[in-house]
Amino acid sequence: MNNYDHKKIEKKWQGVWEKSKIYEAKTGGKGKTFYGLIEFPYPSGAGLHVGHIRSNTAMDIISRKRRMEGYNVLYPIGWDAFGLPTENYAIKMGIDPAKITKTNTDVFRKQLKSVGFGFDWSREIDTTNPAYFKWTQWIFLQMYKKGLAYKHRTTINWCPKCKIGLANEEVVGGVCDRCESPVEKREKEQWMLAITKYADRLDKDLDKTKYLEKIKIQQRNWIGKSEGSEIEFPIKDSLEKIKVFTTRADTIFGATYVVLAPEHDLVTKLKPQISNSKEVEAYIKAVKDKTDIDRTSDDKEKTGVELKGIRAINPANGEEVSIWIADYVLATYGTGAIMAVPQHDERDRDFATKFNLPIIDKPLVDTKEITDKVGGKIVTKYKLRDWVFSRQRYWGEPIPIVHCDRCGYVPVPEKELPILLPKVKSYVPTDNGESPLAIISKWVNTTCPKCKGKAKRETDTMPNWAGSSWYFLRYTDPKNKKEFASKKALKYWMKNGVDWYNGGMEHTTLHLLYSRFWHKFLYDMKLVPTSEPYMKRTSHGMILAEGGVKMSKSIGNTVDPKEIVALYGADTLRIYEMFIGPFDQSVAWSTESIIGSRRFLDKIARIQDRVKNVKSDDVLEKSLHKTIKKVSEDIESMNFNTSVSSMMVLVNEMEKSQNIGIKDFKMFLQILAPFAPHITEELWQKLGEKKSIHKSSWPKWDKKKVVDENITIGVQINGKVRTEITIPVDINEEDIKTLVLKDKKVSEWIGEKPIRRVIYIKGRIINIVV
RNA sequence: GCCCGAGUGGCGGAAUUGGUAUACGCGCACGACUUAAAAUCGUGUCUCGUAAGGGAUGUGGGUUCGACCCCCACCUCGGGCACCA
Repeated sequence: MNNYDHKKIEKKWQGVWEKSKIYEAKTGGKGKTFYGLIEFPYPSGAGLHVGHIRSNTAMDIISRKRRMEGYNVLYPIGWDAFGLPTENYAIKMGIDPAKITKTNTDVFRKQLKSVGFGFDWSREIDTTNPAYFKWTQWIFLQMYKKGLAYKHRTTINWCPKCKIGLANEEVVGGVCDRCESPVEKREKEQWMLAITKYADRLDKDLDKTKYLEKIKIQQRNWIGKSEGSEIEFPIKDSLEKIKVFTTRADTIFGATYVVLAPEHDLVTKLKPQISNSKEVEAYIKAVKDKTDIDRTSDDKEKTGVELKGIRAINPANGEEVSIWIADYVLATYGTGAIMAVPQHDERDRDFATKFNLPIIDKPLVDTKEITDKVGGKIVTKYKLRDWVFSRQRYWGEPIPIVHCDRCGYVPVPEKELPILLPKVKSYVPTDNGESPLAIISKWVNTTCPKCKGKAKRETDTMPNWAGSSWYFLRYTDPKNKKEFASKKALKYWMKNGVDWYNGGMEHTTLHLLYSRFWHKFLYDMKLVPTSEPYMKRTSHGMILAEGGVKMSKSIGNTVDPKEIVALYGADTLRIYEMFIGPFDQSVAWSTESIIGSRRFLDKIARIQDRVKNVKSDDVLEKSLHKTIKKVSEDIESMNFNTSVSSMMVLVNEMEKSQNIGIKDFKMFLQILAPFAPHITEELWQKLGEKKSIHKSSWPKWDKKKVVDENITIGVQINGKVRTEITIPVDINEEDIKTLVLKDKKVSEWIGEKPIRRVIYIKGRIINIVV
């Protein structure tokens, strides 16, 4: 079935490339640089997924093209290895997560190498390696020192069945991701990172980047910037005031009541004046106990209680309005209080209707003027909230903080980093929702770095987003022991940040935002050269199983890349995954169709035998230059599917050609090389080349050869194509008109009818209106 | 509900962004080579029609000499957010 021995060829060249280190990036030099980045994989036990290959091949193609264009290219790889599946597997099997990680990364490395990616393996990093996470901890300490890391009592998600605290990303639709029991709330002290302090810059600086528009939009929606007014509603017979936030100050004359979030501070303060405080307290407690499922349940019927005995005053007209608490007002957004305008707001209207509150229609006023008049001010608010940074888990970076009864929280001195994970017998979290580290008293008990008294280590660990928030910096200088990366290396590779970063849309609001935040912090510390980490960000679509459903182990519809590589070869797999469909869209896998990509490569290997030291047929030469142009442009816009198809067209043409010149065939091999690195290298060197094709120069298309002298265009009568005509490309409008009107078919169609108009679009179409 | 995408043959998809709709690939059918099979090559393959010709890009309307592409209304699917005032 196969014409060339892919097993032999691919193994051979992978060995040669590794020995000659052609993909290793040297820091320094005068030439231009290119830093291409893919999201480093999580080395799961399932092994490499065909989706990894799709995104890795795309950036591999871009990196290889850049190298051939004369750039010094950095295309690194590593492992985002802290994470829950590893920990859960460790719990189940009682194996050290570090051992599992080692096994898994070994498998991943081998698999990635078998596909022939041009990664610089000498820069491989692993977030679970102490030499790496030392710097993750170090960056955390710098944030702590600048007041960006703080401890805060907040509610966490608690799974009553697994008896563990869950991370937000482990809660899917209000239930535990592992056992599907409804998640409850528990209060706990948590480490937080003040990402909201950067909200404005995270929004604004998107303008500096070349991210795909949809990525910018999604980030902006998540940050949720909105301008509005803060206005105070005085409480009657009290010195207290209720500060509300509204984007519709212009509707203030329609405000007929005020609502506080149940958790609002004022509720406690005003307690002595509230006549129904028992009812109020019962409501607050009920809200607190509500699970996420209850709060977001389908009917979303509004609930709330009036604070009887107190009234607020609408500052716009001096009228008294009632005060309520209701859980449809969120404590964490705005001021935690709103003025309700049932006439203009659907939620307020629902509430007002249910509790018989007045709904009045008043004329609108100017927002700015009224805000001024009532003594309010225009403010900007964000939906973004601070980042809950602690996890009650074993398999993460220990947070380098010590708690001392006398000194409070004390950062671990930098020279004591890294704080290593102790060996434990069980990785199961404890009953009270604390990390398994909490029961290792030998590790927990320590001395306070400040007063040398007794102290305890922080037992929470960092989320898996920590290590990935700065890994791209480490690649520039992965073995540095003194700094997370030298300024020289950072400046050399990241003059504009990472030049091109491709990844999944699912990381747009978490990883992408988190790493931008860390980077901005490091920029403020003058430790990195740019305020934005990534210049360009693009995204790939998912590969679905046959039939368009998700690939999953439990359904048993996964595809193992290993088998495809064994059967058809890595080059075929790469070509197939690029040809499968538009890169940014989800596509369904089809094992049946792979053969087409293999046939394409077989054809090329066969054509090689017919290549001679002659001048190619003119038509073929033209097609070649058109294809060089098309492929060169398509790679830049990530239209890999059409570049493959245009090369297929060219190869089909070669088959029919009499003369295929060696020079032209080599140029074709060069543009195919990034897609199919093994077979092109084999054929290239068979043609007498001694240097690797991947170190050769990207071919240039000849401008004269991409235009035809004669072209065939359609001839329309009244907008319908009736025939076609072949004309010289530079024919003038008058000549083509007379030529067309002389045409037999055309005159038949026109008959006696008078010609009203003739429209000629150069090189495209001619339309005769009768 | 809001914000992004997408809807084209039996299937994956292409269309120079307003100019010959269905490139390329899979599949299927027939033929060549072969004792035979595989591989390979050739021909055909949106639809109705013997043909001339007509009809088709989710649906209905509009703009235009001309619409898969632009505008309006709607339907379906995928992704994100979701009581954010």
